Amino acid sequence: MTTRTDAPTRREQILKEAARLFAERGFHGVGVDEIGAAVGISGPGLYRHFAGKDAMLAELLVGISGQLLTGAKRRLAEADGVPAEEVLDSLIEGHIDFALDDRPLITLHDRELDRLRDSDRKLVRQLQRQYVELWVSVVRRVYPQLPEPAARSAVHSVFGLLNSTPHLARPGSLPGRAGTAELLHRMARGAFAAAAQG
Amino acid sequence: MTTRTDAPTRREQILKEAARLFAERGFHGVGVDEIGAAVGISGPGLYRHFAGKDAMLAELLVGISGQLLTGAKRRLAEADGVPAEEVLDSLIEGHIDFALDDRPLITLHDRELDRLRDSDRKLVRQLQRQYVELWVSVVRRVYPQLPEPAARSAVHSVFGLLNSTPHLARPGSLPGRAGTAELLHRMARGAFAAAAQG
DNA sequence: CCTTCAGGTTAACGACCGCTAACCTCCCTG
DNA sequence: CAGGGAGGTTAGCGGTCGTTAACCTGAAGG
Repeated sequence: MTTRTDAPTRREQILKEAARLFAERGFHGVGVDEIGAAVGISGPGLYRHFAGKDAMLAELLVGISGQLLTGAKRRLAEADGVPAEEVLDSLIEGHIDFALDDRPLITLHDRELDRLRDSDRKLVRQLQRQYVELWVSVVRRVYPQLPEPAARSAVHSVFGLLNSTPHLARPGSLPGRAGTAELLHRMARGAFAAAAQG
Repeated sequence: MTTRTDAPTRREQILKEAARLFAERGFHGVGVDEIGAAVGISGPGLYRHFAGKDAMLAELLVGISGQLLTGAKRRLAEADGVPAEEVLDSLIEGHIDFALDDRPLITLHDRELDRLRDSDRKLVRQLQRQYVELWVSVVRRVYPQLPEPAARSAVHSVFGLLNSTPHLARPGSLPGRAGTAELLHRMARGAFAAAAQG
């Protein structure tokens, strides 16, 4: 875990605010002037950092997909010899951390994909597919009796479950972050177990 | 169950196509000319049927929320004396039917709410809240040991799971509609059961 | 047969929005 | 201390979009 201590660059500021605004009001619902205002500069100043509004969305979505996939691959690589159940737990934990810490990104992730240029969209979809297949392979090691199509559907559904965090009560939710994470984790495992009990 | 046999009115045609287009490309991503073209008339002709583009979205979202809530209330009313487990199964089944049969509406449901006028948004949120609370009450009858905040979170998460259908493989998905419905149902029950096992 | 009206049409307006052009101002560096 | 690039600014262009205006037409009704 490499923790950043230096101040965020202007580019990163912009990306963060753009993600928040896109998640709140949709890609087409946000103007470049608003994004600029959110970081203290005005509209066209953004073009010193990005080729255009589309480029910001592309970088966000590619970044999300890549980050998820990279994290999952790392978890899988670190888990040499550990039981499949624990690997699945690790994947779930990683996804929950991401969903809880970067809610706007999670929202964007399955909402604005169609606004991308063809090449970017293909890239993002490829990364997403790899991520899904990685989960599928682990799920099938835990539940060998689960047929592959069902396993894939189950993985998508569990993503839906874990990605529901933006709908959960905002900060100050009664269970608190740790409690929410644990609840989601239990539910995900329960959902997979039930899926396998055909 | 009242089944429609007469032809859909022009208004209904428009709403259906608008829902599809909004779900595909987002509210701001669709022009009125496209909606008109989808029903064989051109742009401004829509204004004979709706006050504006906003009105179409409002009618769609209010309709969805109302339909979900009405269906759930009916199921609850019909279930006098039956065990709580079966009532929960009935709620799950109803939600799955809706998610599988009206994917565009499910997509809109939690994606474009913020584009509504204040009054409409309040109405939709109120209907949604009633729907959630209805589920929470049933879930707590099945799992009395589950604290209310956790039950509410669990319900939201299960909605996320059930509403994942748009991400599932398009028509011709291997399990088929019946199999998908059954898989989702099992997973939802498994998720609730796991949530209660604190 | 005349009227009315529901349900279309096209033209056009005004607002907004993404983006570019042109310009300015520090700050770093040789 | 010259100068140049990084990172801003404002003005404005061109296109798109929601909406309105004005007009047309076919069918129903007295």
